Amino acid sequence: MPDTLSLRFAALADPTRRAMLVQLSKGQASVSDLAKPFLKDMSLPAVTKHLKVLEKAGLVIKTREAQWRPCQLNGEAFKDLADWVDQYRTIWEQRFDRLDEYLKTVTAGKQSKGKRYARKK
Amino acid sequence: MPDTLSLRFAALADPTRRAMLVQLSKGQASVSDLAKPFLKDMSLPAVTKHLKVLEKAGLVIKTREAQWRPCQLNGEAFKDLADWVDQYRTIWEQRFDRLDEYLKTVTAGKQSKGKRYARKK
DNA sequence: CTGCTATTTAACTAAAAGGTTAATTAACCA
DNA sequence: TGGTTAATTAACCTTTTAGTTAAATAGCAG
Repeated sequence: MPDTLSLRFAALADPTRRAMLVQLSKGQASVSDLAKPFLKDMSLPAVTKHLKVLEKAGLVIKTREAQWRPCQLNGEAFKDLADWVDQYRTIWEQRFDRLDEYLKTVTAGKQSKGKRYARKK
Repeated sequence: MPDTLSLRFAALADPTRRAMLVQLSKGQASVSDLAKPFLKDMSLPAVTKHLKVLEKAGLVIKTREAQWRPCQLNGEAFKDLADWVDQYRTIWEQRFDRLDEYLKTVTAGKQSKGKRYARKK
């Protein structure tokens, strides 16, 4: 069984499922509410399956209300994702540092590229 | 061909690939550098394939340096991911609002649950 | 109980993902 | 030129994913 993060990213790697999340971000919805926009493109069981993927990934919480299954987003999961991506914050912020560095290099005149991969030992 | 966001999330949905990103977050690395920690578990072609997935997703940029292929993270891609997740910021922040609301409800005494799913017409 | 609405499960299929080994390309070095 | 290192491509296999249709379950409403 894959780890939670893998389940979560895999769940997000599908446009249909991401569209469902958008709809849920506007508020609770039942399975058939969620299915409505997709029934031109796919069957209801297909929607059920997508929802199960989202549920197993912990992105969506499905409850019971008579014969309906109201679904809602799980805030915790999105927080976790945000935290994961944030690990790479320095990476995208460094773009500007590198640009600074490059500009300095250009201003300071040409310098040799140098071999960055010398044979080890 | 899937959209960029789908490619990106799919690329992240694998622990091996995420581990490669961690290594790259510490700086540029060649394919064999990247492969080293995984060669107990899988072959070099498998690593090449993983890398290609990361590259097609735009998460990694592969350049040429003699017979080496130095790889580095693409800051832009991570920035895009952060922006996407940020769309859901209100969702995870609302957790606390809902808790507030719940506490108010409890303090104010019982109230009927009500039917949330009335039949539509 | 009967029937209607909501949703899921079962059984199946086609395509994509992730791995393998063997062969190939690319670039340097003596 | 021939050898060595770095990396990729080809051909193949197995498992997973995403969809299908048909049948089953669940809960309410007469």
